[in-house]
Amino acid sequence: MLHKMLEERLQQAVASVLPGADVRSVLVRPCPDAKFGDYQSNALMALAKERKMNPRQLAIDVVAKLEVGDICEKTEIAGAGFLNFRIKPSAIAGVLQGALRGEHLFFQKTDHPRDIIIDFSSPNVAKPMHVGHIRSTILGDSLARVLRLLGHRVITDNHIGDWGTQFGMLIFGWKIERFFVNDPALLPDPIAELERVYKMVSQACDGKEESMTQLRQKFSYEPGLDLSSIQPEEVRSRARAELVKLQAGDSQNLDIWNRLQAISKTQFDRVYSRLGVRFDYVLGEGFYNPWLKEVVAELRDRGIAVESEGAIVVSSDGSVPQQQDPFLTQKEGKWVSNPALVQKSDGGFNYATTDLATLQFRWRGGHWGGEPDEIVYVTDARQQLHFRQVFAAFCRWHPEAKARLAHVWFGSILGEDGRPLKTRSGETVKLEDLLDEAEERAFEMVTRKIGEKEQTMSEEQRRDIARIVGLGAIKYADLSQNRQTDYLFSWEKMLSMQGNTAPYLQYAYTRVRSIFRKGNVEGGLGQTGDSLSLEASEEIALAKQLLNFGIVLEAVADDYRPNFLCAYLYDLSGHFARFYESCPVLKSEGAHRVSRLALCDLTARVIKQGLDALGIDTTEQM
RNA sequence: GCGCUCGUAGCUCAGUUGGAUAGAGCAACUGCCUUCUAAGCAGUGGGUCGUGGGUUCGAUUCCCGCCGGGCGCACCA
Repeated sequence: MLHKMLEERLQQAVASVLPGADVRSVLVRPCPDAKFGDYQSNALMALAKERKMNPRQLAIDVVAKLEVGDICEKTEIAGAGFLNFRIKPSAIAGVLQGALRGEHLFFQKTDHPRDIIIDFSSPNVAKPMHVGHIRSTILGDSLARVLRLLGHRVITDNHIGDWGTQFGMLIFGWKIERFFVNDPALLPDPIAELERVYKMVSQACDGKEESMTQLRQKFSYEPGLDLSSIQPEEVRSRARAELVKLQAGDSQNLDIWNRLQAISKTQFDRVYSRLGVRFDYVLGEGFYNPWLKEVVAELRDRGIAVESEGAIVVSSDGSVPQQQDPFLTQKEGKWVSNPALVQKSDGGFNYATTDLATLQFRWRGGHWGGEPDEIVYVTDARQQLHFRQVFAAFCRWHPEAKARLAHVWFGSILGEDGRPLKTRSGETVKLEDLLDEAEERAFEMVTRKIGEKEQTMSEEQRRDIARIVGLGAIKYADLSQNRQTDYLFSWEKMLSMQGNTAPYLQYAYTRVRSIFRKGNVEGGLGQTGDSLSLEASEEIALAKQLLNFGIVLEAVADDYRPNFLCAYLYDLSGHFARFYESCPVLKSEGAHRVSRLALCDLTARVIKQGLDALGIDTTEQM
């Protein structure tokens, strides 16, 4: 908040010293080390460099024009031309009082709200959600929350995998299993049953003997189909035939397809409800099916897509340097085409086609009637080339599109062995099992800690805390790391009370709340009108940290990196812990007590708001 | 082969337009509970930021070469 004012005034001062300079690059940032001051700007050095000026002289000239006496002490010029600002305690108290009056919580809503579509999670129908979906889901949800908090209009859209070749196999499997609506075989765990059937058919397609044997004992659902002697090749063609029928609108296959959707929706709803994730739209790949033919036709008409080896492909138009061209690759020293397929040689479409149709739908305002300012895709790193190709093809197709297209990618989740996370038996880890285990481990920990403190708490209460702590731990472990690095999954680390973890932050929150409970002083703080007295270094450091909440939220929004917010909240909690050690709250009196209660209140509010922006709950007691 | 990406303390990771003496947690060691939750705090030790060049007043950050890991590269999504 204060840094914005400093920044504006500094920009004015620079503009008057260097008319015509682009002052947007003149930024004010928190100091890396408190000994230099509270905020700094190193932009003058860059400006001086561009103009071959003496940076210190420029700094002296700018400071002479700078009027910030109401906010900070004398501006210092250090080193090669750093400007260091030290905020006056009175200015800090002023901002804190604004927050106590409910005018703000150390951030401002944006002056330029953007319409932003965020595409994330994207699980597959008829399959269990697994650990591979967690990063996209959690990251996307958090980004949506942060952007909304800053006043942007966000549409979340879950682009589920409800279409494609696997449905041919699923429908074939459904038929030979003679499933019907509310089939008992599907009741206890329908997703697991569908997964079994899918595996059986897909492995039979690959010629696996065991699966072939199983399959040969199933029901031949139509004349001319003799399962007892069926060969892998026929399984493949049968599955393909079922897919073609589905795509042609066959009513029985559509019926089965709808049934698969319904079964999956139950699972998705269950998982998202546990995670506290909400979507404005769930428009699966199938939704875009009616447009695919037209997409390819248009691309061909405009010469963007051409036939190659029986397929329809988009390849390079030579508009960018070869090295940067997503449609080129080098083989044996020569640049060769590396096209994106939009139609297979058998006439089927693939995911580039669907993504282009989806992009067009979103760009044309299918969700709310207007062109969005930004469309964000949250997927894993492996899809980088795909999205570069899709974005490039789209820009050629609709050059007039202004929406910013962003691929927010993230690394893999690895097990403790450094290999992609798997269960002991080598299976992918199911998301629901992961959440169960998090809650179970958190429950054991809560129970143990409560026991150590010789306190009592009902099981229901402990379960409730464990749910909040366990899910928070999983989410926070993911969000607190730079999304682009692969991340090593460790129960021990994420549930640890030490370090940058959810339980540490949640615990810090309960310590604040406990003061208010003990002191019975809830509410009414904002109305006292008393001036705040910030004297102890721990009080001042905590207050200054509160001031920077907004800077961090904006950084998260600009770079799509929730880990900045995690680092900030960890720092804040550390400042609070130090304050808590050395500044008794309830035992202090007068202005000290008022000020300290105010710091506690604001700290709690920022932690709660910050965790909420990460999709993490807090609890009053731990 | 080409492309993307990573390489920072023993381990797991941060590192905000290039900026000041590269940070945190774990692990090791030392203190602090008649005091608002010690699930905490304070402190000590630990680094050729893979490597070699270049640009710069200044490089973990930008550029180039090399070494090592991960991933991707035509009909799966």
